[in-house]
Amino acid sequence: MALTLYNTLTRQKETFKPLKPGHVSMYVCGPTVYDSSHIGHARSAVVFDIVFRYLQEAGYKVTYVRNFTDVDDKIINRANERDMDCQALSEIYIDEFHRDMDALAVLRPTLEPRATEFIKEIIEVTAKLVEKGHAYVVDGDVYFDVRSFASYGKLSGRKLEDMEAGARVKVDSRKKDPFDFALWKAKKPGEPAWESPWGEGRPGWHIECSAMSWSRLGETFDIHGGGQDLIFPHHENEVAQSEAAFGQQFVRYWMHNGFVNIDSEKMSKSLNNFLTVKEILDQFHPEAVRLFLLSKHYRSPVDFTEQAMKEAASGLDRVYSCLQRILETVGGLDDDFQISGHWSRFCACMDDDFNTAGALGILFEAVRDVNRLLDGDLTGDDQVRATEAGAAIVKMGGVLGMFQEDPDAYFEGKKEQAAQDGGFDPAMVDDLVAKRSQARKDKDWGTADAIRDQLTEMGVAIEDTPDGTIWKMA
RNA sequence: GGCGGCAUAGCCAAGUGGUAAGGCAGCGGACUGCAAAUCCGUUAUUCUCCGGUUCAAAUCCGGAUGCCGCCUCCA
Repeated sequence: MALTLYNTLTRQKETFKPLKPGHVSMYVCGPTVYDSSHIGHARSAVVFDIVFRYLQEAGYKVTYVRNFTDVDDKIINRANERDMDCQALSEIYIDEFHRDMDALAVLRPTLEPRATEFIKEIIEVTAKLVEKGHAYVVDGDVYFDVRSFASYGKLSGRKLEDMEAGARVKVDSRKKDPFDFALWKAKKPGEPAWESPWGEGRPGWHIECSAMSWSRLGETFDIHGGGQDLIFPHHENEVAQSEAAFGQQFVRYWMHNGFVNIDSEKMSKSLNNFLTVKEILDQFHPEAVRLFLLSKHYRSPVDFTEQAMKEAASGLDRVYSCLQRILETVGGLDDDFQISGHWSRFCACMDDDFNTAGALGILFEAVRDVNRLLDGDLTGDDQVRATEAGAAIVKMGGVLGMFQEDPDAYFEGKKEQAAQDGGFDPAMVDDLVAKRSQARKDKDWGTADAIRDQLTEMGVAIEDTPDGTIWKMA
C-alpha cells in the first residue's frame, strides 16, 4: 500500500516518495494577515492538516512549514486606514487565525515563519537572481525577468505568448515583459522599509515563500500546498525564483485544494458573501465544519450551504451516538483498532490522494456495523467485535481530527449551547420535564402532552428513555 | 482569445475496465401511552446525451450539450 497523490506539476497521480526516506518536508502558503480568516482559509488549513496528520500516522517525520504574510499592500492599506502600524495589525490577525484554527482542531505546523523575519534571506535570494541575470533593477525596484527562465509557465500550464494574447495585464513600461514581477519594491512614503543593496524597500509577495522555504526546508523539498488560486501567478513565480536562483528542482509534489462556494456562488468581496470562521463556529460545532469540508475530495469545489452544514451536524451526532452507545452498553473500547478491517480500508482511501470522502464512507460503515452488533443479543463475541469497530472509529477520527470528544460531554455541550442560544434557563426546562414525568407516572396523558407541546414551542425536544426523560434543543 | 475542471438517486457524494460506497431527507419496521429521539431495513438494471474500443465501460477514445474555475489581489 503506497500513498499516491495528484501532482499539479505533472497533472497526474504519482506514488509519493520523499526525498529523505522517513522524512517529509512540506510548505503551505498561509494567510496574509490583514483580515479575519474565512471558510476558504479553513478548508486549506484543514486539508493540509489531514495531510500532516496522515503522513505522521504513516510513520513519517514531517517538517511542516506554513507562513504568515505580514508585509504587503493590503496590510499597509488596512494599517493606514486604522492609523496603526503594520506589525500591530498583523499581530492581531495572527492571534485570531490561531484561535480560529485551534478551534477547528487544526494542528499547529512545525514552523510558522513570518515574512518580516526573513528579510535577510529574501535579500540574499534576490541578490542571487540579480547576479545570475534573472532579475533587474529599476529605480530601486527589482523585477524578475520571466523571459530569462525558459520553463516559465510549466506549473500552471501556460505559455507567455498565450497569456499575453489575453492581455489583461497592466503594462508598465519599466518592465521588460508584462509578466515580470517585483522581487523588491522601493520604499514609498508611509510604508515599512528595510535596508537593501537597492536602497530602502520591502519584499514583493512571491519572494518570501522562496526565501522561507529555502531557509527552513532547503533548495528542494517534498510537498508544497495551497489554494488552487495560488497556482498562477504565485506558485508559478515561486518556481521561477527558486529554480533560477538555486539551479535545481524546487518542489517535488504540488498539491492544491479547491474553493469553497457559498450557496453556489464564489466568495468574493464584491458579492459580500465572505463567511468568516468565527461566524460559522458561532453556529456549528467545529467537528461538523471539518466533516462538511472533508466530505468532498479536496481538489473539487465544495458548496457551503445551511443545509449541507445541518447534514454534517446530523452525521456528527450519528457517530457520537454510536460511540456513546458502545460506552454505555459495553463500557469501553478495544485497544486493537486493526481487527475489524475498517482501518485498512480507510487507509486505502487515504492512500489514494487523500480521498477523505471515501474514507468517511468507511467510517460510517463502521458505525452501522457497531449498531448492528449492539442490536443483537449481545453475546460476548458481538460485544467484543463492537468495541473493536468502535476503536477503529476513534482511530480513523484521529486522522481526520474528529470524534475526539467524550460523547457525553459532546451532547452535554450541545445542550448547553442550545439553551444559551434559546435564551432560557435550563433549570426551568428541567422543572417542566419533571412535572411532565410525574404526570406520565400518573398516566395523566393530557397534562403530559400539554407540557410537551409547551416545550416544543420553546424549541425543546423531549426524549423518553428507559432511564428517564432527557431534553435537547430541536 | 488561451488553459483547466466537472456532469453518478430528491439533495450531497465516493467509485478510473469486471458489473453502482457512504451521508442527509423519504418510506417500512423495532421501541413508545401516543410521539420524539435512536436503531435496523429500504430507495439508481443504471451513472448528461450520441457514437466507438473491449468478452466486459460510470470508468478508455471521439463528438455534442450543460455548468464551473483560472488567465488581475485572492485559500
